[in-house]
Amino acid sequence: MARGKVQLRRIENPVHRQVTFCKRRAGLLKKAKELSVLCDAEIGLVIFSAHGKLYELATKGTMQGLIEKYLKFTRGTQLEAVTEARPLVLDAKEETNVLKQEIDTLQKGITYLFGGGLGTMAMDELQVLEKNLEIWMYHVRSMKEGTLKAANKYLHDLVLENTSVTNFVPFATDTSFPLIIQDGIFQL
Amino acid sequence: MARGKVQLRRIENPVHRQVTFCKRRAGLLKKAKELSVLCDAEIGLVIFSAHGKLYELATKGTMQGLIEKYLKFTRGTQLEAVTEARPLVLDAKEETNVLKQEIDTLQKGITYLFGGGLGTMAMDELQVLEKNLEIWMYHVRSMKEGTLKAANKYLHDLVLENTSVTNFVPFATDTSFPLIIQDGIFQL
DNA sequence: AGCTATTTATAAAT
DNA sequence: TATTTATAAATAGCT
Repeated sequence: MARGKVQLRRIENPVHRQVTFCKRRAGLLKKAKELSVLCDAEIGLVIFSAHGKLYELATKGTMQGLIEKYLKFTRGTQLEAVTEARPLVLDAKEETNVLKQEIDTLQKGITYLFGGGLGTMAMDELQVLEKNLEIWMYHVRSMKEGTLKAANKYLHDLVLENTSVTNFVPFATDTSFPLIIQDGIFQL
Repeated sequence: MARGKVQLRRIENPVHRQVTFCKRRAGLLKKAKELSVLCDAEIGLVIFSAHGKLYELATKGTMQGLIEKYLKFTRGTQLEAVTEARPLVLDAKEETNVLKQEIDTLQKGITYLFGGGLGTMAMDELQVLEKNLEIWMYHVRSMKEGTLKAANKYLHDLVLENTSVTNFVPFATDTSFPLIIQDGIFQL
């Protein structure tokens, strides 16, 4: 970048290496912050120096939170050796992570729907939305009327049979209630 | 860095923001790799786009491995009053606990609707749920009629006030908008 | 730690 | 979306 083209290989001179590490580390952290701010991205950056010293950056929330999000996001996609090796998270924790993700999606949906900045929804989208709301309301009213007690008991038993974490993912199942707005919907 | 000085704030134009995100993301990943090679550092970089898409880099080993290393490194270094018997994974921060509490209400409603009255949803909770649905439907219909642009702005502001995850409690308040739509619906 | 000369990165335009 | 270009930034080698 200056007074000499960089060679993409380990800098042998320890002094040079240390100096470059300091400078470029600062630059990298700065770039990460900028990207996060400019483009509204959530970024986590972890740097272990050759001697094991830790430098880190989490642009939103905490690194712990970001790690949780990452693990949740990648679970099932990657080899789950690590995940399985440990006692995993508690059910409640797992549920929380799932819900966190869902809430995230929900918020995007809301922002999309009511954020004037993103333009207007197409009429067909509104139609679908309205229909879903009607379905929801129907079921809620049904519950209020206590007309689904029998069905509920049946389902209740089903649920008890499938209470393990891996199975308890109502959002991922193909059920009859409108619960999730897919990411794609909010793509610009 | 060209033809215009950069302003350190979110790029409002969605197109510009997307383009910048792609370019800078590539640049950031490149810089991270270079730093790792030049200075023999171990680097982990996680980027979640505004739409939740994940981009990642782990310069040595896997991200999982790096996460483990990070958690080991930071354990005990941070104020973790709760050194519970949860190996490695995610301490329960207060923020998470608060979130969980609030989301539990949501989960309760969803679980009830899906699984059939595992817990019990009190009548007053159903009332709140129904009222929220009515609010949603009202606004959706308003949007269809195109008569409430002003209302949308008002709602937008409301949403902004509830943008933080911890504050968003659709089923626990009257001012939020409980909307989650299931996958398949949009595929009909 | 500062200081340039250069190399890179990249915003805007195409 | 990819390429080009004019500029802003980053930074390698010095001090």
